[in-house]
Formats: sequence, structure tokens, C-alpha cells
Amino acid sequence: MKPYLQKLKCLGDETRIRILRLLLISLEELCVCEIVDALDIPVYTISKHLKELKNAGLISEQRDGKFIFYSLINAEDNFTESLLSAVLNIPGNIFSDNNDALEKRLKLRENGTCVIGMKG
Amino acid sequence: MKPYLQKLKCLGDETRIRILRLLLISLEELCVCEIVDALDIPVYTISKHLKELKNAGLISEQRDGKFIFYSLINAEDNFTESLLSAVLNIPGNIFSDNNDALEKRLKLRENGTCVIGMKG
DNA sequence: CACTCAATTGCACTATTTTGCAAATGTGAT
DNA sequence: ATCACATTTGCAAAATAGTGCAATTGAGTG
Repeated sequence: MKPYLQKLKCLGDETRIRILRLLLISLEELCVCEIVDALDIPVYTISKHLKELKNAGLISEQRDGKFIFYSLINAEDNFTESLLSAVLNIPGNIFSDNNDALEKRLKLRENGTCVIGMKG
Repeated sequence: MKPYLQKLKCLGDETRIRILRLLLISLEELCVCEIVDALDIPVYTISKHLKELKNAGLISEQRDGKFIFYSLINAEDNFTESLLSAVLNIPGNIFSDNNDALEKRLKLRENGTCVIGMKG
């Protein structure tokens, strides 16, 4: 039960849902500072939520130099797949501000990767 | 965001997941006392969780004399549908004790409805 | 109306979770 | 080694959620 409950609990927080949505929509790995700018939430808060999502097995982490990128795991089981599909089925307008901010932020990438820090 | 988050939060509690599983598997309305016996959890705890599930719009309530029956809503939107399908995708063995107890309890029905109280 | 029983509720208590800040870590550059 | 900067972490405070019991409601019955 524990792993299932852990994933479910993870989805019970607005910030984590917003993070998952960004990753679901953008379909690529995102740098912590890009997520911070897209959601306009303090780094340490984002960082802690990312940790929980990772512990729950919903996202994975790759470091590239100074930057740390997170990406969705690809759901290997029906349970996780249904969960992610639920997140994706939340109407998009709720997230339009976040998406706009992310889009703007992603334009600042160079060679397809993050090169600037926070407060961009 | 609120209604979506409310449903998601609802799924972050083990007791509520067990209640939903019973309703999903049995595919019929269940009396509070039947749920109590199936899960072996105090009535007042069950009652409070049922209330939350109802407030979240996941189940509905019908009184019939002394007894109150709860049943799953039929998901009208993709979001809710995905959520319920996630619950259904949790491996069944975790719930086998509950299912066995429920089955035993349902045998005590008369004319297809609950006629006895708690601690059956 | 009084009694019984199913179910809910109010309140206090105890987790569990979230947040905020300051300090620490890790990495690249000078 | 020092500095700058992205990110994480530890710890205390604040907010939220869950539990247990006693009291209450609501419905049926004598």
C-alpha cells in the first residue's frame, strides 16, 4: 500500500500538481530555476516538493553542471499512468499563467539548455 | 483548482482509498455498517471519511429508513474517471481481507438490502 | 412519548505536512 | 583556494488533517 499511497499523497498538494503539469506539458526536462520562475514560488519550497515527487517515484533528477534538471518518469504501470492522466485532465486554463511564464523562460535557453539562474 | 485539489486530497488517505475500493469492486451501494464491518474501523472514523468523500463529489448518499447507503458517483468528467481508474489499478491483494469481510457481510442482507447493524 | 439503534458531529488531542529562513552543499570559474 | 551561484537541508513555527470519545440527530417501533 505504501508506494501507492505515497504517490496519491503527492498529488494532494497544489504546488506539486503545478510542477507535474509543467513537466507533462513541456514534455522535456526542466531546470529547477525554470520551474521556480514559471510558478513564482520560492526555490526552497520548490526544492522540497521536487524531493517528494522524486521519492514518490514520479519524477527523476539529472544534474548537468551547476544546474539540476527534473523530468517525468515514464509510467511503467497502469496505476501511475492513470494518475498522470488525471493531472493532465485538469482543465488547462488554471495553469495558463504558469505556462506563459515557462514559455517565456524557455526562450532564454541556449542550445536547448538552461544557462541563466533565478529571477530571470 | 479547488474542486480538483479536493478530490486529489481525498485520495491521499488510506481509509478513504479502502472505502472507494469497496464501492468500486462491489458496484452497488453499501450501508455504513457494512463498510465498517468490511474495514474493521470505528463507525465515527468511517463516517467522517464518507463525509469528505461526499463533499469532494466522489460518492453520494441515500438514506433508507435507519440505514444510510453510499455509492460511487458515475464520473462525468475525464479527470474523475482517471482518478477512479487509478484506484482500481492498485493491486487487489492489498484489499483481499476487506473484500472477504465485505462478501461475508453482504450475505447477511435480506432482499438485497442491509437489515442488521454493526459488529455483525 | 419513550426506547432502540444507525449514523453524524463537536471538541480536544495528536499526528503529519508545509513553510520560511539561515546555513550548508556542490559545481564551475578566476 | 576563493568566489559566485544553483540547489538542498535542518530546524522551528504555522497550518492541516486524523483520531477518539461523548453527546446528538434521525428514523423506526412499542
